[in-house]
Amino acid sequence: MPRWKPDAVDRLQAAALDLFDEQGFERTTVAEIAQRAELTQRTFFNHFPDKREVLFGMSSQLQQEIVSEIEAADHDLPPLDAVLGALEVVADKLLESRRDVVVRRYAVIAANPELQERELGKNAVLTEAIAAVLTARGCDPATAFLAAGAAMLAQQAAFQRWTRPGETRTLRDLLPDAVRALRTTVDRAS
Amino acid sequence: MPRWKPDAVDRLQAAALDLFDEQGFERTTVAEIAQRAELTQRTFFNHFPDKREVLFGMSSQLQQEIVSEIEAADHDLPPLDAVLGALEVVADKLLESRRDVVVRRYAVIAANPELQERELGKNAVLTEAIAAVLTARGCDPATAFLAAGAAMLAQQAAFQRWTRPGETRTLRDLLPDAVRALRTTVDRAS
DNA sequence: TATGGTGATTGCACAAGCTGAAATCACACT
DNA sequence: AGTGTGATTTCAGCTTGTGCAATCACCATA
Repeated sequence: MPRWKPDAVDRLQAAALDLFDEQGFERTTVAEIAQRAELTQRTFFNHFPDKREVLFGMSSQLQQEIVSEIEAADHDLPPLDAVLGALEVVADKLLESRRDVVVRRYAVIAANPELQERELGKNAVLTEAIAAVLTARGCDPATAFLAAGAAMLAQQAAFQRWTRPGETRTLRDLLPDAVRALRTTVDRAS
Repeated sequence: MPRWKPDAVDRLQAAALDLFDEQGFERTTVAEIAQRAELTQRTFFNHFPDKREVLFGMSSQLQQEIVSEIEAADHDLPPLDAVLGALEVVADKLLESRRDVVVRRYAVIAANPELQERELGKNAVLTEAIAAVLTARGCDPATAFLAAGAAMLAQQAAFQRWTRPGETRTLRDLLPDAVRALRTTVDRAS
């Protein structure tokens, strides 16, 4: 008999998502999450630096994949295309298959300002990471930041569509449409 | 003799900015801020819903001005131009004159992840507000979101330049350059 | 001048988030 | 058998944030 039940982190993440979904983020205490996972509050904080972070276990992996994908891309591609290609691959590889969990998680985040701020923070870090890779590829920093930001903006627009109930297209297919719409909007100005 | 010294909010904001600047956000307690402003911790929380918010007194006014400016803009302007025009006016009216304070505040925010998240949250709320005004002007919601996001992206790029030491141009003048760079980046993709 | 309402401030008690330090003890390795 | 590792736990404590009741100068009105 093992000393402890395995997969403590997974149990905490699952318990947290369930509880946030059932009763909301604010009405759920860390002690409650730990209890449902058959652990203590202190153990929760051994695995996650704060209460919000339990919902963002995926984002580090996501960022790694995207960065790798950009690094592997053809060096002649314009920066925005390199980023968009990476986002498409990752959408297929990591998001599309787990659509229900992703949507459920997104609903929880959308219901709470604190979680939205954390999500924005993760997106900002990802944007900076993307810009850094582009800069390493020879892009000048200002252009790299704009390309990364534009790609993330299109991604956000596509994601919003993708999470709408009744939407049947894949995230990967929605992204190019969002990019076209962005280009149209930007070109129509000035 | 008045019962209390006047301008409690101003004193709290000033004390907070000074302390955050001197010793960092995390190392500063709310009790400390209140003490320097000759008030109590409880009074701090009467004026600000949380510790971070003391740095963001300006953002509500900023948002109001931008929204008003867009509402007042010519209805025939493309959405992005309407937003950019508003950002330029507000840059001149509210930011350029207080450049030193703005830069100091920005340095404090840049030094702390919690504050960055709050800043991102404020920007997101502003983006949504802009998109809402554009939608009210007849724009479809998806386009409104992209126009608002693109304008904020350019604004961010221009702001980063503006806060660089040695930069002499005004924020208003830097914005069109950022927009041109964004357009170039977006157009270069396929 | 008297009177009573207003409202910013305060003290107190308490929930919840988060942390450092020390103790526990199955498991693996020797 | 003996020892070290490391995930977990307990505990004590600090900080953030909130609800509630009390204070008391100021002000409008009689």
